[in-house]
Amino acid sequence: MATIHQVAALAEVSVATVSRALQQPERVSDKTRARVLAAVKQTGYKPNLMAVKFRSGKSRNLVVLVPTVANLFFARVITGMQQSAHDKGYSLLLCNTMANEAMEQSYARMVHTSQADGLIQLRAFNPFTGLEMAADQPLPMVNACEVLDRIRCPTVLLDNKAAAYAMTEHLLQLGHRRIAMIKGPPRSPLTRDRVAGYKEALAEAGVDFDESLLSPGNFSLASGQKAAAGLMALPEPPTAIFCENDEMAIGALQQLKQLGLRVPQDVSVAGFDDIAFAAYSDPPLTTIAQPAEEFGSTAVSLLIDLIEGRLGKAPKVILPFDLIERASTGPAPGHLT
Amino acid sequence: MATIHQVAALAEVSVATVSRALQQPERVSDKTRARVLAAVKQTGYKPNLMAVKFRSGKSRNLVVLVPTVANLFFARVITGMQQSAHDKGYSLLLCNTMANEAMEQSYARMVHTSQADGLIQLRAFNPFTGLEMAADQPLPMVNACEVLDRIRCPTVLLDNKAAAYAMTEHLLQLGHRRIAMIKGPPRSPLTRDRVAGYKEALAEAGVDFDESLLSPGNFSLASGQKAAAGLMALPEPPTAIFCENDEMAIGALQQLKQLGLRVPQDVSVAGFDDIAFAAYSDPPLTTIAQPAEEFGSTAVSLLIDLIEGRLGKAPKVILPFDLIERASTGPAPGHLT
DNA sequence: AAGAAAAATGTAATGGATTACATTTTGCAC
DNA sequence: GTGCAAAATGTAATCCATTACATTTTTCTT
Repeated sequence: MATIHQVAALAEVSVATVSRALQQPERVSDKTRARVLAAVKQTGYKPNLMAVKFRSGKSRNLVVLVPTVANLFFARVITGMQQSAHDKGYSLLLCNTMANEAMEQSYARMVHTSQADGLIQLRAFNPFTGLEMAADQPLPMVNACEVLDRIRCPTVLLDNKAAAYAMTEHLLQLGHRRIAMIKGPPRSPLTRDRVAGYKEALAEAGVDFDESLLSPGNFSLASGQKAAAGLMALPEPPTAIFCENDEMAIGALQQLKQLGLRVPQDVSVAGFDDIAFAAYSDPPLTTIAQPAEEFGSTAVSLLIDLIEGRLGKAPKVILPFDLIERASTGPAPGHLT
Repeated sequence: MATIHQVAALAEVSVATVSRALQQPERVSDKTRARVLAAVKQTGYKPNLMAVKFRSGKSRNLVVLVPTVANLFFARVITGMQQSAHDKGYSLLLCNTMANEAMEQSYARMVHTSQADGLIQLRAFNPFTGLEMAADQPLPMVNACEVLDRIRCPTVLLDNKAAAYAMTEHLLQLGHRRIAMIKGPPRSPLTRDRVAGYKEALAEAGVDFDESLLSPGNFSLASGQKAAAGLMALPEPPTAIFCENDEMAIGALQQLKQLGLRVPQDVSVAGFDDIAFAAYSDPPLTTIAQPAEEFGSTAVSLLIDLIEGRLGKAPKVILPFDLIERASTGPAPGHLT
């Protein structure tokens, strides 16, 4: 690999001149610039960006911690991140963490070792815990999608409570009174907020909350299927199932079909996220659309602003949701609309 | 950020001793090592890996070019890559290329500028084209999944022809004679190989090839739906549709349902990839399972071997497939098994 | 206890680009 | 043509860790 010294030697100028000819062309005479460019071409010189980054102390790399890439919602978030990062001259170091804290911490260390300038975490866990830090410094981190209140850093999130409230209300208006919820992991803030919205809507409609209608899941197809089986085996089964993501809703759909139940005539099903498959399930899924790509691009923008010192107090960005009505929700059995 | 000099000063030793105390502890006396470690702890010293990488000339970063992360097959491939790379001390720089050549070339440049040691391309395009290179040097690149014959580099692929042959044979054995194929992009080697396998199976069974049964798609749900509509509108519609991926198959399923056709009684549908949703469609999809994670981990292993000089001639790894029979394929109408 | 070998530690070069500061060249006014 | 300001270019320090080579200290042998 050619270095700047070889270019300088060939062009018969100093390395400083070569550097200037490339970085600030106007600071160099036309004649010299031409000589330098010719030498660059002849040697095939490409600046060693590792050296540049090392010297500048800026890596222009961002670590991204994703619980699972194999989740279409996150896949869209990553797409948004990539776009935004590329536009701003940053690269993404991706880590598929499988929600493994050790793995997350291992990647967070890249920030301390100057391999990355900042980190985006899509899960409610502070990957810097344990890595003793200058406690006064703000963490070079953005928390998006699933947000941990405790971390003091910029966040990007949906008003999950309001979204769950909206969906529950939609089901209530269709006459449903026994509305089940297939939740995410119990300790997730996502679950907490959505359950809160669900409860609030029930309360306002004067419907008693029934703990047995809350079934745990883990966002996978299989967990949705299993949870649906459990719910329909209740002495008084629900007439509607609100799932915390579309995968679980699609799992539930299959279970209902196996039980010989029709959706939405016998049971309504709703999802969350509006992944591409939601429109192609049978029946197509009523769901909450999230601006996934925007989550990604916003998180990246915030992080870069933070890193480059353009951010004051840690902002909290709330993105809008949209209730998409499709065919999987309908009037409760026996309910006249 | 503390540097090795501050640690050295605090421990009252030279920087060389600090470096050795950390890298080769046995080369330093117990007493000194203890002093150094105490100083490291007190200062919170973390080596600047950017400096290490710069000096060593190895970035330990790998660029990964993915057409779309929002494709569950690729998501699984990435998962495999991440695992393998992390195990070997490498990091992944992810680029969601949207099959945009300029974007691919822009990321390929990271290899030339020493920001990455190598690159994995999941598409049939050489991202180094145009970036004039030392022509004698082997490209530090691995081509996986969709492989371009022209590139002389290690490859990881499925025997797509054999897989398509197997699926076509499966359909033929069920008595189907008019078997349609929803293809990928026309110029893709994937498409070429799978069509070849399809044709070969037909030929061996003595079934005439009918060009009109080949419908183009782009691997999306929508394209599968559209293609299915076109196929069923033929004067002599197919009794089976073999789709080049599961997304298109699921799109086709929806279209058939809208047309009032039953699967598999009226039309059989088969997919390719065995994504998680394949088992949850209605009916569950017969498909070709690919070891997606293994594609990723193998590609990473090969690339690292290549980079570290442990590879002789560019190997060509062929991974096995598996035909998964589910409920979406059945006997052709009127056929007695 | 002297001397040699081994162990421990230190000094300084190295990697490649940028840039503060120093020096030379050019351009222009009078 | 002299003198001065501006432009162009050069010299060398810098970023941080590693490591070849040099030097000092310790250990062991006889």
